Amino acid sequence: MSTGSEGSAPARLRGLPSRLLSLAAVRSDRLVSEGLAAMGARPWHYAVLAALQESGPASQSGLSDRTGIYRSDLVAVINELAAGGLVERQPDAADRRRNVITVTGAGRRRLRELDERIAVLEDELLAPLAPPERAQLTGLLQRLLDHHSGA
Amino acid sequence: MSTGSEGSAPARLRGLPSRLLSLAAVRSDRLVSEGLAAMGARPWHYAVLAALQESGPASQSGLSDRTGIYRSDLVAVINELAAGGLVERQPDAADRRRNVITVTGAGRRRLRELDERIAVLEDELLAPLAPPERAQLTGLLQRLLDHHSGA
DNA sequence: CGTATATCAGTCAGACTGAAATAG
DNA sequence: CCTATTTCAGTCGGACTGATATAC
Repeated sequence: MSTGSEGSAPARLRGLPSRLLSLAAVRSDRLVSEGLAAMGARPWHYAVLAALQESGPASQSGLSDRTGIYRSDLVAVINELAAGGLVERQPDAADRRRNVITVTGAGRRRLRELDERIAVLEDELLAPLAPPERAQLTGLLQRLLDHHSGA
Repeated sequence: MSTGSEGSAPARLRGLPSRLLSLAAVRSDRLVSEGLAAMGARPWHYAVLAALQESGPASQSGLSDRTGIYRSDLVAVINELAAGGLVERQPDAADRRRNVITVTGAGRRRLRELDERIAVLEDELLAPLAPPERAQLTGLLQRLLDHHSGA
């Protein structure tokens, strides 16, 4: 773990939005990843548990759609969660190509813990910004995303 | 190239600043990388040429400091730029452990082209935002970075 | 001597591709 | 026969580590 603040970047790079975005995301990703790793979890775990909690049991391809995790990578994520007893993987009786993933009681408890941890981490991330500024930032980012994701 | 907009993420994830930041950065990085790749360049090329142009000839470790490129990865970047005749690598007479990297005339010309291309790409990135909003965004990102990089 | 520089080899996590096996 | 789902194997670029040769 080093990743040190460059010792004074070229002027051309200093204010570049794409660069600021990239650097901020690296910091942010690391903060969250490490914060969750300290509890033995990964960001994808949170995403999957949240999706299951909110929309109920789902196939892996359904989870892939809702979380953004690649179908192929989801296999390992579900394996990890299942190994911890947080979800269960059962063949779907109605369509035997599918697995139905369900969250367990332990998974729901875990999700609540992760909720709390995430809240703390997000607060730490946004620490230097006042509440209205935080809303501004997320609003602006959301608009960027909407623009670059839409049709 | 696929990376598709998730089809409705869980509510818990939807507004998460860390997630918005991460997703926006992915879009942004891709936009810039692909925009430069279309000219046969990579983001690191721009960073190195800019550093050389603005601060003059430098050792590789100096460049590493100013650009944030790892010492070990910089070797390949310089190789690429040298192969294109954009920079020259010469042993430093004063300290023979060092290489002095200098930008060539072609390198300066290339930098100007990249400057223009970058400007277009940044504009494309920020397209949905009005000028004052763009300033707001970069200001907020800068403050996040300052907070998480500083002491 | 200890330290800095450039280079190389290699790890590691993440995004992504392609092809299989199975089943609709 | 064509398509969808899961899984596996593997690629690819980026960040990062560790060791080495060389020179201060």
